[in-house]
Amino acid sequence: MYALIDCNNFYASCERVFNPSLNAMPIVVLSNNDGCVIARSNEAKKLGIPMGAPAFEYESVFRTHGVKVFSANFHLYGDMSRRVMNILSNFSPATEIYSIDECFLSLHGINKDHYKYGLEMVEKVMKWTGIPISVGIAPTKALAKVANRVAKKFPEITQSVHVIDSDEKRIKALKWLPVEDVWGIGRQNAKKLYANDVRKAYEFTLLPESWVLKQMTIVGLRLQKDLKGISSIDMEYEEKKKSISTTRTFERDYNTFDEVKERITTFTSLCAQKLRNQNSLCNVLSLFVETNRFKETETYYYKSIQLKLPFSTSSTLELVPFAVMGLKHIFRDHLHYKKAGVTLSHFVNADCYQPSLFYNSNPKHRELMKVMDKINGTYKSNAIRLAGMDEKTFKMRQEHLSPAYTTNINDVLRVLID
DNA sequence: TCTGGGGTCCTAGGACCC
DNA sequence: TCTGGGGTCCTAGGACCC
Repeated sequence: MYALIDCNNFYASCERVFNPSLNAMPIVVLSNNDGCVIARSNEAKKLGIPMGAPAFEYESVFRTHGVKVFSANFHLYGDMSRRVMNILSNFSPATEIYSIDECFLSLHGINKDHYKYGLEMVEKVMKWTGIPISVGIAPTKALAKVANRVAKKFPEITQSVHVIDSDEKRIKALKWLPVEDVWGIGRQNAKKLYANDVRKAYEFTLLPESWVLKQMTIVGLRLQKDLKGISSIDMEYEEKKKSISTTRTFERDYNTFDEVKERITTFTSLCAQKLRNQNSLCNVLSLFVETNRFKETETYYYKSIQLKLPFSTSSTLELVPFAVMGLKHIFRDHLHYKKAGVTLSHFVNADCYQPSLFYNSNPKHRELMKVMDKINGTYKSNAIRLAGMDEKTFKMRQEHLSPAYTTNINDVLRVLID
């Protein structure tokens, strides 16, 4: 059996933990630059505010209904996520952190009443963190996802825990769930399925395997088997990322090479820092620039470039010049840039990799970066940075930012004093 | 005026090998 | 008239996730 634990309205719930006056109030959390809605409390969902709604289009809705609006506070959410995951890891030796607010547990070998075990999770996470969760338990990962939907949709009946442990329960849940809400069925697949009169998850499980394989590739077939109760999607335990990106929409148009170069320098530096944090080196650096895709009066420009590095490295000092070189290739004058990003990929282990015969990363950089990361981590992030980086790393609009209650010492002290 | 960010996996087709 | 067969590796782009 597998359990899928999902935090309810996670970002909104995080804001509530430290500000109980928000309970029962509609809350939305906005993306970077306060651009669009990325999380909503149940009350906000009831007002008809959709996921991804541009904030400026809904300002009057926010005002008339007294919606509490927050800028995304990823320091807070990341820290709360760590706490929740820590608690859940005590319920099984095999856990897969699937996203910031979701976690699979393998319940293999755990001979307890599954429903009661799920209730224990809900109670403990609530008591220790204040975050409400829903738990779905079933013989496969995809069915655990389905069970979680049931638990979340009917909290009064299920007490936020639902177990699928018989074929009757499996079929009942699948006949209830619209096929487009199945984990792994996106817009394109839903379109194909609708064209074949498949509306519910259950009807999808009845389709011939050959059709599913042809129309939805091996991914679709694995999913179908999983929903039939034949476990075909495995747990994934690898904790290291295979690619690391930093991309941002700018708070205004950037028009000169030097302005964009500063952003690329900063993004590369942030990526490199994350790369060192997981003890990897990268072999490929790619970047892109983009103009405003919503502006119909101007021609849209998007260009990316991928650089194969002559050696494996995680040194900011070595990566930035490559990134700037790449930017020179894709930058066009007289355009108004609105977005850019850097991605590092093709990683190897920093402690065990094949060096190149002719060129290699400067070995002194490894120690230098270690010291730099330590100082930036202990004192003030970006206390030590490249001269090509602006002092203000994130030039974002964040007009509704809550305090970093758990990770910023000044904010922590303020909470304690309050 | 204003529209996010960060990931993973799979496949077709090209380039190459003998 | 007729032009082989069997592979591997890589990558861009698409589809999906939260």
